Amino acid sequence: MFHRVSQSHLHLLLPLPKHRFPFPRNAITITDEPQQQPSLTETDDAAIAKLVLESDPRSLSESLTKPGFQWTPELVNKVLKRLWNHGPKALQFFKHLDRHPTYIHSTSSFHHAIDIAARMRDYNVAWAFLGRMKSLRLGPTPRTFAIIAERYVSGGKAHRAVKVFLSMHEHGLRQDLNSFNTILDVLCKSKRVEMAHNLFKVFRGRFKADTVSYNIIANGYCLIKRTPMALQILKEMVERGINPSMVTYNTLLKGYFRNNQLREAWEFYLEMKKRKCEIDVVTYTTMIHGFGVGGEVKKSRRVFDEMVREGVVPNVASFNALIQVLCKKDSVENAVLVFEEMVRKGGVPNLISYNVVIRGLCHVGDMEKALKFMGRMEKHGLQPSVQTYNVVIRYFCDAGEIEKALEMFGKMGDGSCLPNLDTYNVLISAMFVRKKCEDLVVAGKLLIEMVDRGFLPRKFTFNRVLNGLVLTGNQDFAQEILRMQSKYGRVLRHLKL
DNA sequence: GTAGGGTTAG
Repeated sequence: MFHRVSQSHLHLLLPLPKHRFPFPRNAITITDEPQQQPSLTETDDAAIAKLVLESDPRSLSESLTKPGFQWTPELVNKVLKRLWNHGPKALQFFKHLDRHPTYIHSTSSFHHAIDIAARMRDYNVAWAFLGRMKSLRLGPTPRTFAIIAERYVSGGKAHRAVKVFLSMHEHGLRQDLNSFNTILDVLCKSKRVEMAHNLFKVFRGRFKADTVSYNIIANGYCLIKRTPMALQILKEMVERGINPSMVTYNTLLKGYFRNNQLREAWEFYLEMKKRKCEIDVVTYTTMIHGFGVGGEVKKSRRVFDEMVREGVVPNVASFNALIQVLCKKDSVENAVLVFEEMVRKGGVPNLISYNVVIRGLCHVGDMEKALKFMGRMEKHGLQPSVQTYNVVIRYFCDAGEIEKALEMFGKMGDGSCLPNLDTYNVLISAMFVRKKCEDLVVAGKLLIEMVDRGFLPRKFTFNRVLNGLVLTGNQDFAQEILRMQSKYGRVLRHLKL
C-alpha cells in the first residue's frame, strides 16, 4: 500500500537517483578558460555537496577536475562539513580531489578526512591519509594525533590512543606539555578518567604538568561524579605550588551540581566570594543552570538578577541556561518570554537557544509553535541543525504523527542537513508503532541507507528490522539486508547475526 | 583547537 506514503520520503521507496547534470545551472560555472575563474559564492559548497551526493563515483572525478574551477581549502572544508553525515561520500570527494592535477589538499582538509574515516572506524584509511600528509610534507601535526586519539577512545580503544600519543616522536613530533594535556583531556572527556590520572601520575614530572593539566583531571572526576576526588586534585595542585584559576573553581562548582550536591555548590560559591575571587559569567551561568535543573527555579532567577546587579553581563549562554531551566521546571511560556526579552535587549539567540525553546514547545505538544520557531531561525542567520530536526522528528513520532515525521526527514534529504545516527534510530523505532507492513519496508530501507552512509546500527536495531520483515512476509527484503552484511562484513561484524 | 558555563526522553 505504497500510495499512502507522501511525496517527501519517496526517495526511500525508489531506487537511488541516477546521475544527473552535475551542477545546478548558474550556481557554478565551469569554463575551460582559466582566465575566467568564477568567483566563489555561498552556494558553491551546497551545490558541490549535492553533486557529490547524486553523482556516480566514476563520473565524479571528471566533474571535480574540470579546469577553470578554483578550489580552495575553505571551500573543500565546507563541502566536507556538509557531507559529515555521509562519510563514504565525503571520503570519495576527498580522494577524488586528491588526484586533481593542480590542487593540493590543505592540512585542515586532511584532518577532516582523517576524522571522518576514523569515526567510521576505518583506521587503516585514516593512517593512509596520515601517510599521504607526510609525503606532501603537510604533517602530521599535533592536531592530527589529537584527532586520531580521540577517535580511538570513542571507539573503545583507549589503550591504542595512549600508544599513539607515546609514539608521536616516531613521526618526528615532540611530545610536549600541550600534547600531554590533549591526550589527558581526550581520555577524560570519554570518561576514561582513571587511565588519564595514571598517565598523569607517570608523566607529570617529565612534562611539567601545569594548571591546565590539573584542571583537566579535576574536570574528569567531576564528569564521573566523583567530586571528592576532584577536590583532592585541587588540594594536590595547591600543595605542589600550582595556582588554581577561575577555571578550576568553576569546574568544581559544576561538579557539585552535576552530582546533585546543591548545598555543597552554594557553600563552594560562598567560599569563592570569601577568597575574593572575581566571580565571572561562567560561575553565574553554572549556578543558574545548576539550581534550575536541581528544581530550585526561584534561586536560579535570583542568581540571574544578582549577576546583573554585580555588573556581570549575561551572555547567550546565561540566557540559554535560564531558558532551559524554565522549559524543564517552570513553563515553556515563561521560557519564550525570556527568549523574547533577550532579543529585545539586543541579544542574538544562537542555535542552542532555538533548539532549547523548540524542544520545550515540542515537549508540551505545541508542534505548531515549534515549527514557527524553526522558521524564525533564518532571521538570525541560522539554519536548523540536525539536532533541531531530530527533536521535531522525535516528538512527531511520539505523537503518532509518523507521516509528519517522515515529511521532516524528507526535508533533510534535500541535502541541507544530512540525518545522523540518532535520526535513523528514532525513525526506525517509529516504524514499529503502527504495526503496518509498509512501515517495516521503510524501516528496512532506512537501515540500508544508514549503513550506506557509514553509520553502524546497533545489533538490536538490525535484528528488530529483520524480525519485523520476516514476520510480515517480506522474506526477500530480509535476505537483501542479510546480504548487506557480507558487503560490509568487516564493519558489521560486531552484529554477529 | 591544551582547561571551565548553555542542546537528546521518562
